[in-house]
Amino acid sequence: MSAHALPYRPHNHQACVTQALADARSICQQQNVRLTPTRERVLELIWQSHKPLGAYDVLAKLTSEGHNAAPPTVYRALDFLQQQGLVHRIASLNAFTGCTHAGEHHTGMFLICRACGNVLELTDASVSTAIQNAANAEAFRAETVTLEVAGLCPGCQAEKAV
Amino acid sequence: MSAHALPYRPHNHQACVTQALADARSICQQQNVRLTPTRERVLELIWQSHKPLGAYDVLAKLTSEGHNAAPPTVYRALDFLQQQGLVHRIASLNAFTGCTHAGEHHTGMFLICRACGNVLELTDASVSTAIQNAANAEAFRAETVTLEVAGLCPGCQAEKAV
DNA sequence: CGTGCAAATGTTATAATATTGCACTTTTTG
DNA sequence: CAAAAAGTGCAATATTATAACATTTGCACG
Ligand SMILES: [Zn+2]
Ligand SMILES: [Zn+2]
Ligand SMILES: [Zn+2]
Ligand SMILES: [Zn+2]
Repeated sequence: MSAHALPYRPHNHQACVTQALADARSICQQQNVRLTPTRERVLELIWQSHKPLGAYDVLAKLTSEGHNAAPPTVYRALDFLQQQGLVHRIASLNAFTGCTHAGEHHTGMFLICRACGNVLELTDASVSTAIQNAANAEAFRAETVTLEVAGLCPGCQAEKAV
Repeated sequence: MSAHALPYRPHNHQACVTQALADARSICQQQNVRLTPTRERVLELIWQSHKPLGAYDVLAKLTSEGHNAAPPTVYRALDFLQQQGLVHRIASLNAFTGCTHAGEHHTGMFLICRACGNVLELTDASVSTAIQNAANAEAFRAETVTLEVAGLCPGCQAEKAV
């Protein structure tokens, strides 16, 4: 059901967006929450961007298409989308990105290219396990994990080599 | 040489601070960089707090003790301290905490209690390895890792149970 | 149907976090 | 000492996020 983005490969991105929106509608229906036009449009804008979008980037796009929006409009939509697991906030960028594992219970790990800005979301069991073990060893009850790795994606490594 | 804080146990914290400052002076001397009075005072303020301190918290303390400080004063000191590996920025809190492994080459993992606000910095080889492996599997060259785990520390779990 | 509640949105203002640019001072270096 | 580099003071501004309250919309219920 989920649209798993192919890492770093060119692809028909509009298909990703369409799939993500369809998934979102389905998830919201199941959860009996309302994916209102504003919320859906915000989700679409975030998905359309290949790079994480700041709240004010979203706001600017909404404004430019005639939507009478203010910061709370955007932040409320983003809060909703996060709660439904449809987008993630990247703390190290103050930006938001569409979840590529929506509907699956997961903790995301993000590979953020510092050159091109692209972000790849992963789920890796051995990482999750290691983190849980480390927390347990300190008797710490882990609830939410923020794991963001900055570096160079394959494409940008190649460019540097040239 | 480093002052490794005892996790979540009461301790003579002034000793931690003194040790951390001594370590910092030594590290800066080795690196041939200048731990100026402002920088040293900012580091001390951060260490004196048990919880991560926001830049404007630091600024307020400096101001209250007569230092003629503005935001750039603090951010510059913090940038310096981060570069020297003496403090870490906690992205999910927009706050700063003293590094308990200063001088050691390490990637920190932070256990952040959402109840009491305390932060414990860990280094865990199996976590680092798992993250590196996951990044390598995507041909991603990892450079900096942000790993912040929010949850409940042992003490606050106990309180909840009461 | 209405009527009434809860959820969602609009609107204004403001808070919190962070950076830019430029002048000035201190430290280092030759 | 003089020049260069590093650090600081200072004012303004940029960026990110929230508070507070009025208004509208969707929906359950009678
Ligand atoms: Zn996800
Ligand atoms: Zn890249
Ligand atoms: Zn550290
Ligand atoms: Zn606690």
